[in-house]
Amino acid sequence: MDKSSPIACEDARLEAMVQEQVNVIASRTESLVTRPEIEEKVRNSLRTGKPIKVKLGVDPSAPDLHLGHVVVMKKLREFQELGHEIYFVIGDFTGMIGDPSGRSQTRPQLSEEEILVNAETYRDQATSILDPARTHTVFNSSWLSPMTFTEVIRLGSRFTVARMLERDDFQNRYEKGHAIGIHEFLYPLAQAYDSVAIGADVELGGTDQTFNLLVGRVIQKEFGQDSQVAITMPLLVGLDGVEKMSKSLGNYIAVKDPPNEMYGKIMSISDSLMAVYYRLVLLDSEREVRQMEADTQSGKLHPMDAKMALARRIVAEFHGLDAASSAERDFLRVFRENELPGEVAEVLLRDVRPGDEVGLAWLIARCGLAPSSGEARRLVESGAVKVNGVKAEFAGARQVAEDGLLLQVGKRRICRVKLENSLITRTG
RNA sequence: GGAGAGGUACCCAAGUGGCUAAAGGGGGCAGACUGUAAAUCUGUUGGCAGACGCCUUCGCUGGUUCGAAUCCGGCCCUCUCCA
Repeated sequence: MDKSSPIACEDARLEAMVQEQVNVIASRTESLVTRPEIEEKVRNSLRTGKPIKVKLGVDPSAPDLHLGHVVVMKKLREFQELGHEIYFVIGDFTGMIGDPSGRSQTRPQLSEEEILVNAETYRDQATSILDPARTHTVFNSSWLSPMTFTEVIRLGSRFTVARMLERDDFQNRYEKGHAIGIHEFLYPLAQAYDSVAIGADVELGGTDQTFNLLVGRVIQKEFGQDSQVAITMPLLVGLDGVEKMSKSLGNYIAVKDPPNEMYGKIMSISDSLMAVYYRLVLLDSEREVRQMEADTQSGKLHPMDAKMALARRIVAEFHGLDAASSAERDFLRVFRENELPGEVAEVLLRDVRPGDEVGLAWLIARCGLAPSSGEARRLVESGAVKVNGVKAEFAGARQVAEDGLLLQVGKRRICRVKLENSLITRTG
């Protein structure tokens, strides 16, 4: 830019800012459709001072945010830091209808109050990452519910069955001869219409949302809007090391998990997953992550130490530094020195009195260390159970109840039995 | 509407009158080994009971039978082809 006009100079500065923002936005994403479009939106926003509207669809069922959500949330935070605004679209409409297809038969029908509570809990958990001032919560029932059947049919006419069947979930089920309900075709359309309703500039989701996000682009265009930019984030692999982290698979680390549990869960992920967690959850730079990998390979850094650092940092992020180091101490005590953790949960049994003889298996189940006494019996038989630090041999054994009895199932399930004083409870 | 094929436990899947709480695999859980990693090996995988045992489960529902996941009737659901 030699001695050209001030406007050209202005343009160049603007363009640099655009590129800077877009680079941040594009980082760590799995896909971004399309780059020129996001550049244009950022450019506009910078020119007009109007923030970009970033949409995230949210399930209205009981929220238990886990690290997989955190990956997406952190991307949202980056948008906020760049001055943009987040819209949580709570899918309360579809939540109220439920899903009659056989898939997840027991999808609960939620009441209005439950949905409100859930949305609040969701927001609450999200605010540990996001700036509440730049976060809006809207409910899609407010525009989907008043729609007439005519309008729904019109909406349906703007998309085709062939395109619908492109979605791999549908494709798989169709090929396997599994049922697909017509209403299931309506869900992506409903979600797409959400984007129309709020005028989304960007919609974010995990890669499993790719199809839905792209439908949003098509439908917005049909309604005369600019298509949203579809950004997908990689799905975080869960504790099993294979499947995506999800509540229903039970392979998740919840944001609200207590520090010890969170720490332990992170330690149990496989070594090969560490890099991903460093990158997606902690947002370490590519250079740092590569360095870590190189060091563990060369033997300079023990993989376990790398994992401990990971666990410590993640726990610290959600529970603070003190909780993190205390969790680490407990971890080392329990698993390295084979000792009890600093605090052992106590279970109060009201209907058992000191001196009572009870079945050991029953007692274990009763304390919540096993889901049933049959399961407890099997655990005893496989040598997983310790009573007062001594390995239990017989599943059918009777156990004399006493206050402070220590029960252990494996290394992680531990409790101390608490009994009420029999003299006080015995009132005649 | 017609014809055919199906519906079995968390999932896939075998079983076509009693030996079947139901083969096999996956997944889960536990144990050994370890670094609560991975890999490997072993055990276990409906509920209750200290135990003999009792109860519940093969889409639902009646029936036949001493006895049914298995045979018969009705119903519900899914898929494929035809219309």
